[in-house]
Formats: sequence, structure tokens, C-alpha cells
Amino acid sequence: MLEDRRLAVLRAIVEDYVSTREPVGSKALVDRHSLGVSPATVRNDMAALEEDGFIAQPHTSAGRVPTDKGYRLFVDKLASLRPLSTAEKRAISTFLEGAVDVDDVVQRSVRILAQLTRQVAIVQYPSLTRSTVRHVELVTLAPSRLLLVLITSSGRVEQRVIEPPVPVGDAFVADLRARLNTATLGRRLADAAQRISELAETFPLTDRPVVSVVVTALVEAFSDERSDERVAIGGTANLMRFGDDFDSSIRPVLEALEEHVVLLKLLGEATSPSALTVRIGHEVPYDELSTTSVVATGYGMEESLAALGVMGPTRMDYPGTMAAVRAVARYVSRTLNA
Amino acid sequence: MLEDRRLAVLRAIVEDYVSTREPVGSKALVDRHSLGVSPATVRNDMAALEEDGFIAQPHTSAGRVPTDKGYRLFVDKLASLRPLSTAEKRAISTFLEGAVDVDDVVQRSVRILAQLTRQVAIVQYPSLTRSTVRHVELVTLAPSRLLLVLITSSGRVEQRVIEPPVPVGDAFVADLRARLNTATLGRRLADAAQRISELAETFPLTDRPVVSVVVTALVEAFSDERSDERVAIGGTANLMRFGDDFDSSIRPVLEALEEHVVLLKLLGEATSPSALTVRIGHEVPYDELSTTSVVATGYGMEESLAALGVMGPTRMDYPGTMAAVRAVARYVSRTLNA
DNA sequence: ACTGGCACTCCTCACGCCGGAGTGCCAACA
DNA sequence: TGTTGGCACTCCGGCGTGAGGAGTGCCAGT
Repeated sequence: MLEDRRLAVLRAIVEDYVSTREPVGSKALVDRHSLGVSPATVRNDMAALEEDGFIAQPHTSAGRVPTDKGYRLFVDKLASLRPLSTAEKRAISTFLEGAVDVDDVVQRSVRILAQLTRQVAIVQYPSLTRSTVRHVELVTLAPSRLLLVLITSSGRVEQRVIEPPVPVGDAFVADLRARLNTATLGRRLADAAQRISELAETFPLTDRPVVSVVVTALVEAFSDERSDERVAIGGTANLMRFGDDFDSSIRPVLEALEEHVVLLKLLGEATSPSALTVRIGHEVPYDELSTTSVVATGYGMEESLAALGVMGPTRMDYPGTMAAVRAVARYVSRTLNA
Repeated sequence: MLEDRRLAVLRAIVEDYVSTREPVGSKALVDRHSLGVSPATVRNDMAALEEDGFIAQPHTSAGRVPTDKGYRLFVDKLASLRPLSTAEKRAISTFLEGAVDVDDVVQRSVRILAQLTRQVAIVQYPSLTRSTVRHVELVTLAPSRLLLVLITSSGRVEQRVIEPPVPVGDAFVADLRARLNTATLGRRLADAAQRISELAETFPLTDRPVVSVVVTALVEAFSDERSDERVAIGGTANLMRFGDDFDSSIRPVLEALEEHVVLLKLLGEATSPSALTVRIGHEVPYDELSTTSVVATGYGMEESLAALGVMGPTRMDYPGTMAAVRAVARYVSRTLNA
């Protein structure tokens, strides 16, 4: 009972602080929430919460502000995901359905996510590594110039221009193409790379040099992780709403946004599509971002798996943000799968 | 002589204001520049310049600040492009040479441009419309599922998945592929679109429905201007250096950066690779951006033409910025052409 | 045409004051 | 034991005042 009320007080503090952006005092708290007790009682609870490190006061005799630990408890124990309105769901759904290819899906996702959460949104491009080979195409552009095209089940297309050491005939190319396809079709990329490396050895020695360059290029395309490293960003203008101190709060975020490696690390741990990862303040693995939180999750099916999320001030609307991130991830997964 | 000195005073005011960010007074001017006259004389000149609308004072008895008109005169008449150091040239050159494909060139350009100018850099992806068809590939993914891949001379690849109304055989696909290629190879995209529209009519009536969807998709890919509309952005963190008012100065820029259409319009007029376009303050076609300037230019050869530039406060280092923009454009053109 | 001097304007910053919100503590009460 | 009202205390933040300084415009002198 006593514990219960303290948690209720913490919840109220978090909610008020998130919406007002100002330290919240005992009086204001009982006014705005029906806690059924007097301010004096609340003060006692606050003192206890502060003792335990869940809240803090910026200055003596100012209102209380949640600490990172306080937000953590709030997220873990107190927050129920606020379900999105059907209008919002519809918006996500129809907006994503308009996408014409994978890139477009990613770009639309980042927009809708930024719009829903009113934070900075980050979406990682789907990874190739878990997807499978849908088709390998080998085209003669010129006698000693081949075009290699790899199409994956995730809908991504990688291409390479290859210049074999000696000119090759059409028949040879056709044969090679057929063999490459039978060896790799439907396999996972890492698996397929293995297969074609073996495949090279079944060719007569005279053809080896040509086969070798093709295989090398293809293996490179398989393991090409550039698309893993790509991210789309949106909602930068929402940084304005931080309203916080310029230098200590916004600059690091803008700088992080330029460093895609950093963003990937922030999204990094969130690989599972089922779980939401929430990093609050100092839990974020960069000191400069210690006043920001990251809410992320994985999306996609096994064959094209990546992460998306948002970045914002620790003082953010966790229930709403978490719900939005989860919802967008689900719809994106569904869209990609269709 | 008298006119000459007034212009010298204007130049000095612009330079000082750009570097100090503070209104500049007559005393400070004669101290920092060897004008050979007394502050009182300078004051007279200033009064005349203000009369003509080239400078203004924020408050009575404060220093003078250049107006948009003043900056305009400065860039038109007074500014000599400050040549880049050889170290900077080397940096641009080697950095761009490391690029592996067109996308990479664009992304590297935007980085180097942001770094050199310390402003927000914008680079439009090269346009397809002037490039030629290098190869059209048609692949059977499933009996009634085709993949269409278009490779252009600019190195860009567009792909579409097509679902023909009836299943098609491999022989038919091969024939269609051959015909598409002979009809379009080496032609400009707009031209090629024309050809294949005609091509459709040479097929027997029974095949028309299938041919039709393929042709439609290909024409769409030809005329697809999405790549025209794509832009890369960098140096957002440089916004911090504005140091100006948050809301009136930075917010509109951040918002513009989200609206790629706006950015394209800003770059829009700059299509010629030879000329620099400088829009100062109110000359920028958006009211919200009336405290920012845009320096842009075209880049690339005829077959892949686009624009790049930077965006910053009107109070920017025009000589340096213009030189950097021009230099990067040249190096990018050279890199793309190689 | 340029210069030095001078009175005037007006911004900026520092200081000090005061009000108000909030706290902690205590004594009283259920 | 937990809750409540009262009370003295703290300290932030806004505001008016005043001194200082940078800059201007004007005028008379060269």
C-alpha cells in the first residue's frame, strides 16, 4: 500500500515532468492527480524516492525531476504501452503501402516514425546477411566485360561490373550462370558464398581464371555489408522541441546523426523484432548523449532483419514512443514480407 | 576615389562582421583595416552607405551590419574567390577517389563540402534524364513474375518487379529482352522511352498484354525522376555555429532539410556547371529562410548533370564558401567522368 | 574634403531586491 | 504507524536601477 503510493507518486512525477518540462512540486502533484492524500504526505514519499535515487531536485527547494533510474523504473514497472489510435494505425499502414521498393519503405518508415513520435527517427536498411539468393544474373556487356546482378529475397539488388582476364563466349556465360544459380538459389548468402567457392573447383583448369574473378565478385556481393551500414534519418526538426540547452543537449545529437556508425551502435543491440530496447540517459553508450534516450527494436523477418528506433530527450513520452516504435516496426515487417 | 573608399569600407564591414559576428563601428574599422582615414570620415561614408541601403544599424548608436543588398554588392563587385590551399585540393581529390560507385561519390562529396565550408551541404544525386541506356535485363523470377533491371551509363541501376497478366516462357522473355536492348542500347532515356513504346506495336496481338506491362514498367523506369529528387545532406552539426536565435534561424533550416523538395528548389536554378549561383537572404525563395544564403552550382557532364551547394547564415564567408563549392563541383565532375 | 571634438543615445551587464514556489521538520491526530 | 496542517527557511528567477561603454551625428576648424 505504502509502496504502491510511492510508485504512483513516481509515475505522476514522470508524467507531469514530461508534459510540463518543469520540476514538479508536491502541491501541483496533488492538484493534478487524484492521489487522495495531502501534499505533506506526498512530500514524505518524495523524500523517500529521492533517498532511493529515483528523483532529484535541481536546487534545494525546487520541485523534483526524475533521474535516469526513475525513468528506468517507470519504463519497467509503471508504463503501459499506450495503444495507437486506429487513425494512426491506418496512417502507418496506408503510407507504407505506397512504397515501391525496399529503399522507399525505409524512407517512408523514417518519416512516419518521426511524425508519430515527434522525435528523431532512425531506420537501418535491411541487412543482406540473413536473406537468401533469389537470382543471379550474368550478362555480357562486351566480350570482356560482364555484368553480375544479384537479387536477394529481400528485394535488394547488387550489381558488379566484371572484367575477366580473357574474353568469354556466350555459351560459357550461359553455362556459368546456370551453375551459379543452381548452386545458390534459395540459400542464405553466407551459405551461398561457401557453395560457389567450392563450385569454382569443378571447372576445367583453363577456365579457372575467368571463373575465379566472377566468383570473387559474387562472394564480395554476398558479403557486402554496405547495406547493413546504411541508415535513414528523419525528424531532425523535432530537435527544436528539446527546448533544452543548445550545446549540451542538441549539438551531440546532431553530431551523432552525422556519424552513422554511432547510430548503428545505438540501434545495435535491438535485433529481436519482438523486444523493445530502451536506453535511458547514461545507459546510452556515449557520454555526450547522456541526456538522451533511445527506443529501438528490430524489424523484418529472418531473411531481412534490421533495426529502427527513435532518439530523444530522456524526458520523453515513453509509453507513446514505445508504442509507436513497436507499431511501425510491425507494419514495416509486414510490408516487407508482402 | 570617394566611391572607391566607400566600397572599401563596405568590404571591411562585411569582412569584420562575418568574422566577429558583431555590429562593427567606425573606430574598430580603422583600427583593423588600414583605410588611411579617420573614424569621422568613415562615419560619413557609413552614413552614405546606410542611405543607399547597403548597411543598417540594429539600434540607434550601435555598429553597422551589412544588409542583403550589401552582401549582394560584396559578392558581385568586391569578392575575389579565395583559392583553396593545395592541401585542401589534395584532400578533396583523394577523398573522392576512394568512392566505389555513384552513390558513394555523392555521399563523400557532401561530407567534404560540409567539412570545407563548415556549413550545411546539399548534393543532388545525378540525374538520369541525360544518361544513356547501357543495358536492359529481364529475368524470370517465377512463371508470372519478372524482374526488370535497367543500367544507365551513369552507373545507376533501377529495378522493377513485374507481374505479367499471364505466365510467360523463357524463350519469349529472351526474345523480348533482345528486342528491348537493340531498341534502346546507347540511347538517351527519353529517346529510349519513345522507341520501346513503338516497339510494343510490332508484337503479335496475343502477346500485347504481357509486352504492355513490361514496356510500361520500363518507360516508368526511364522517366523515373526519383533519383533526380534525391539529395544527400551533411554538416547539420554546423548549424550550431549559427549561434543565432534558435527559432528564427535554425528551425527553418532544419525544417527545410527535411523537405527535400525545398532543397531541390534551392539548388534548382543552379544547373550550369560553370556558374555559381548565390542567393542571399531574401533572394532565397522561402520567407522562413530569409536569414540564410545558398551557394550552389551544377556539376557533372551532360550525361549526368546535377547540382550541389551549401546553406548557411547570410553572414557567411562568401569568398571561401564559393571557392569551396566550385572546387568540389569540379572534382566531383572529374571523378564521375573517370 | 577630411578631421577632432563633443554631446547624445541606447545597449549591456551587474547588482540587489523581492515574491513565490517548494521544502523539511514538527507536533497533532486517527 | 501513517497522515496531516502549520511554519520557518531556502533559493530561484524576474525586475528595476544605474553605471559604463561603444557608437553615432553634427559642427567647427583646417
